Amino acid sequence: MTPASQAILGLLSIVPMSGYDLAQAADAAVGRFWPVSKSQVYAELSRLEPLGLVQGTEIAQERRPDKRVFRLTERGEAALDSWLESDDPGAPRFRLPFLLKIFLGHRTAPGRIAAQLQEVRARALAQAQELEALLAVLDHPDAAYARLTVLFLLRMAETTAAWAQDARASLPPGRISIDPRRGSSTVAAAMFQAVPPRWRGGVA
Amino acid sequence: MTPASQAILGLLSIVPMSGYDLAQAADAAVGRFWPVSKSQVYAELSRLEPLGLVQGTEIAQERRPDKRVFRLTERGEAALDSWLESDDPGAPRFRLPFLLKIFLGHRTAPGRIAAQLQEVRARALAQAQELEALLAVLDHPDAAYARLTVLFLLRMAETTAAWAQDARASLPPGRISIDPRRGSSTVAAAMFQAVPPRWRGGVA
DNA sequence: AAACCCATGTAAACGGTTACATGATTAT
DNA sequence: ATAATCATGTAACCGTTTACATGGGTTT
Repeated sequence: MTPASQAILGLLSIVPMSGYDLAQAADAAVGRFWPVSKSQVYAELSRLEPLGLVQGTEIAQERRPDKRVFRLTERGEAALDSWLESDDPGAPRFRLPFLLKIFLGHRTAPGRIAAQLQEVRARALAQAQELEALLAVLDHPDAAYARLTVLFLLRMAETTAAWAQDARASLPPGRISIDPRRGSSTVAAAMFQAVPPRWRGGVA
Repeated sequence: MTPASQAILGLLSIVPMSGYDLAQAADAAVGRFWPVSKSQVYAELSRLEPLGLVQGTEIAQERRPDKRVFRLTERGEAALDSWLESDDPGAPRFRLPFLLKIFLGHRTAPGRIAAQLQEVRARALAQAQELEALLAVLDHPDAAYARLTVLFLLRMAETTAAWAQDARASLPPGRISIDPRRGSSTVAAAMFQAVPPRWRGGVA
């Protein structure tokens, strides 16, 4: 059970689909917090089928290329449910390039940092709008759980926008001096030592 | 310039360090939003040195194994700054297992979802506490930018906790029926079609 | 005496992305 | 005419993780 197969089995548990449809559904429905690429979908399906977790049925079409529609087998359902039912939320993985840039803010002119924060805010606000539109569309009892995930992302986007604004307002007025090129790197070293190790684990 | 090298060059721009110290500094300072493993540190260093971006100097030690302390070269500083100064915040990458579980909530008894949300909330709160302690420690003008990143993570943790609470309160009372095993998967299909494609891009 | 810290790496596997390839049909 | 859609895949590469390996010194 790789991360990609969890998503694929999960989506197939909602509706049987072809690889092509799966790739699109993954992108649309879970791509924001669980990316699955097209190639991976096909690769996973040809791995999962001999394992007996999914089963494809060839569907002949006239005006479209034939396709193979995959459904979960009983073993597939069992595998999915056994993962879903563990109470471990799993370790979230993040990679936020803009945070690294901020962290290294001492190297850049304060004006640039402000500009970057503004860009972060702009993108977060744009995304929040998108997500709000989505929320409206998902106003159906059957979409209750999907709506919760969108709501989570919306709150994150809003929080990001608010943080960027506050951060921009609290920016130090000039360059700070931890750059070793301008002396006193002892304080900088203290910055690392201050931070306790064993910092790993999830944000969420 | 791989993601890992950006982090490594950035950390070396603060203080020259050995690979060993780098690995720990990476973990402590940026590991939450920019994971870099120990092996990767050593691999990157031996890749970056022949490129002329960093330069190691052997330091003999008596009571400890000898070590090689790496510092940025001028070309290394240039490479780092050219990345830092682009206004593109970069595409954030997420993988949040618990959100996929929520998304697939229809397969699980509502009670279990509630339990999982509570676990999510508990972890988020625990992390928020850790981060608050860190914030206190980083109360020094030289750590202004580091503090901003911690503040971001803190807000995220708080928002996560709040969302989990709200979500738990708004959970549908019984199983919802989009499971194809109990009919009416047409509504489920609509869930996907409703979500517009081209959903990719960053949350932040 | 055992466990951990310092210090440096190697090897193998893994998960994932990007680009490439093909070809019919339908919409602009 | 051109572009996009439907449909399925392959190949190569990339970045990352995990486990293994070694060995002296320090702390408990």
